[in-house]
Amino acid sequence: MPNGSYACGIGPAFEVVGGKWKAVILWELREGPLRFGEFRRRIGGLSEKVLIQQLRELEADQLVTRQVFHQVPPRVEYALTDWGHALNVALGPIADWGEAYARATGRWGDLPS
Amino acid sequence: MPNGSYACGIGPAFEVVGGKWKAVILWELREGPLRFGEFRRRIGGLSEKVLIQQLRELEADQLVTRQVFHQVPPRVEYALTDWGHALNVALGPIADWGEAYARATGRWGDLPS
DNA sequence: TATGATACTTACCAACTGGTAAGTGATGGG
DNA sequence: CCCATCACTTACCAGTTGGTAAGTATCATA
Repeated sequence: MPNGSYACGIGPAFEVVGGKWKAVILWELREGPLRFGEFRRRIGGLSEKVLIQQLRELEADQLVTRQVFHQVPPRVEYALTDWGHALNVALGPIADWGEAYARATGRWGDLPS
Repeated sequence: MPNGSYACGIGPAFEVVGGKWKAVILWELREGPLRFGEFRRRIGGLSEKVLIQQLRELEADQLVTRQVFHQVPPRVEYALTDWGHALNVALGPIADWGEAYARATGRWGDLPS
């Protein structure tokens, strides 16, 4: 999604969390920091390459932070910034809508109750 | 964005309004129906081809309706369905966040005050 | 007869996105 | 000495998305 100017906040917002996975990744962080491997286990169908790409972009957009613990095996934690947290709050209604819509249309398999 | 199953409502929601323009298009409908040409005038940088594609997909996903008035020159109005309206309500906080974020980062030119 | 308005429609193409599969480096444990 | 763990990293590729530019159909109006 190329940069441009927008008439409302929808454009910028979707520029930073648009795409297939970014909002899902962000959403997983709502209860605390996660490690790289934890994302992998929680989000099915998301490859390592794409995950790290999206995490790097979220970091560049200041929605998440990346903290390295110099251990072996390595430990890296990703957490929400204030912007990321605020965006997650704003994503709440979207998640609710999406869940209701998915159930009503039955188009995406069963969601966990 | 391929179909799959999701662990939360974020996935389905972004599957129907993800992409560069759909949320913007939907958002423009919040104050009432619009004609094809009105979208074009309101949303800069959006080509006719892409606009009609997105409108058709939004229609298929039951977020907007398309009403044809058989006149010459033709008149076609697009309006929100109930699902579309509910999604727009849920997009409100995202628009607010996006506006604040865009202003704070100054990355997308000036938004109208 | 020519023009303009409206809402598309088509052909073509470049860029971006997402995906698979395999490899890297450090080190502790068997 | 070999393997496992963890967090990447790289090469390669296919499919999707978005974009440009031109064309279509109808009929009122000049």
